[in-house]
Amino acid sequence: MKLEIITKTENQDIQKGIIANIRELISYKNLEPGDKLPSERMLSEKFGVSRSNLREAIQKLEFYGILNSKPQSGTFIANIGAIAMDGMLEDILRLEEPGFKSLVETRILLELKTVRLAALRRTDEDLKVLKEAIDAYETKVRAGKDAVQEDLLFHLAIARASGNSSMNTFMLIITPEIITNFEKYHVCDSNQSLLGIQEHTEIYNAIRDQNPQLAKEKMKIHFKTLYQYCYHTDDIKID
Amino acid sequence: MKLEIITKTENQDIQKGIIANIRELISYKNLEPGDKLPSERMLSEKFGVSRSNLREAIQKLEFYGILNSKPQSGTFIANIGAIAMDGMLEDILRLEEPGFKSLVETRILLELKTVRLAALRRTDEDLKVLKEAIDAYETKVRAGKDAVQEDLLFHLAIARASGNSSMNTFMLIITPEIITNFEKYHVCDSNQSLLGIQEHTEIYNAIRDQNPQLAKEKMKIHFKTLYQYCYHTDDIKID
DNA sequence: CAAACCAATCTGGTTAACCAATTTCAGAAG
DNA sequence: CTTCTGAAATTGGTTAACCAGATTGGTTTG
Repeated sequence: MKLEIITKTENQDIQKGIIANIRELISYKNLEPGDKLPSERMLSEKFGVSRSNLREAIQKLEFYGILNSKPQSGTFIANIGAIAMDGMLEDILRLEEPGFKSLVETRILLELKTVRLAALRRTDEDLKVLKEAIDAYETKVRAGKDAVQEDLLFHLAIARASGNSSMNTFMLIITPEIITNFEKYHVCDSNQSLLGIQEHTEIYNAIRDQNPQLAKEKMKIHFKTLYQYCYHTDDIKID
Repeated sequence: MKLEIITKTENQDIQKGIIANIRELISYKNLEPGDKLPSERMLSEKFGVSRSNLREAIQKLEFYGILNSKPQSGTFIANIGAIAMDGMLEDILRLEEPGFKSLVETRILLELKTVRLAALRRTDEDLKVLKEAIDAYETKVRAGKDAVQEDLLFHLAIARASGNSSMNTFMLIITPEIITNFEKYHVCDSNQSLLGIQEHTEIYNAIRDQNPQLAKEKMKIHFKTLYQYCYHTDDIKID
């Protein structure tokens, strides 16, 4: 267990090292957008790492849109300019794993928007899925069972109905961590869950009636009680 | 060029196919959190795909927190419950590439929050970086040069100062696409850029003075002019 | 009978060999 | 001298072999 964690962070460290090396290389050689990076074999030898490690790092930078590799041709620098790229690389290198507080903060931010967009854009199909999610949640709660998952599914369904792929993706990214932390800290007891039924229904109704302002209001309320339970305080500003 | 694109989307398609297969397997075998998936070799044979393709798919699901693979042991189902997992898998399978509109929408959402948090939490170090970014932007614009990159760097610096890793990451993810699209559609002309100097400075001052409300207001103004130029309309609601 | 042990086996991860498409450039053709 | 050609070298991607650690099941031992 301990060992596994060590090797994983170790692995991340060498990946960051590789990215730092690539950054240096680009800066040193004054590589510009469209220029080709040296081949993977050459770089892996130069940096003293395995080709697969190097490939992973390149793929990460590809994910962030900084590099761009073409089969049988080479890895190229994306068309975003040297200055922006250097800034991004610095950020990527300094980024750390988000804590629970960051996650919740981001989740609230996203959901106050997705619920608004969902009210504006929801299709009848979206509405059907939302209803199913809400029913599954209610059934589970009334049976006295834990319904964290069903809760999250309802919220994910809202994200889907928002019609914004980016926000949907971001919600998906933070959801598992949220679930894990909620279960770890036993955030939702049964009273809270029962209250949740009503709140969910009100949110659903607002989306159904295509009333974005009301939907946002109801979501605020939903999060406020959650916050109160979670932190035993209500001094956290939501806006 | 054409071929490359085809193979890339093709590659994504088989990855989605694999994920769909995994989903079916989990459902069919009623696998629960903590259960072990069959070995990679077995699955690759069963699905009729190469092991490397399968590994990529697994890594993607690991990114979304659904799976969890331990070296020399196996790939395990994360602790998020069957129902939530199935819903997430469905979302992952249906997700499409975000369009420009989604990106801008999400960017505005994120930035109206990061600028507020930055005003609340910025350190002196953050302030220094922000000042440098703003100066670089001004220098470039006054020289009559394109300054899209410097613009974005200022905004990324705000995200960093917000102290929220999630939002910082998300900004990094959408930034390259934004840059590409801005340059493609020639969003920023020189008049716009000159106006941007003042707007940036006002945002900076609000952050420096730790006035979150004002910072948000100034950011709104910044985006409004951007929107007007971008879409030749001002009927888009920002809130 | 239960606990300790050990070797055979299975695991994800890593490395090296291979592939097909691309690029390059010497040299032939005009 | 320029242009075309085609074979060799180079490229990222893919496959197969290999590795070290974990698991497992039977055997031994107290």
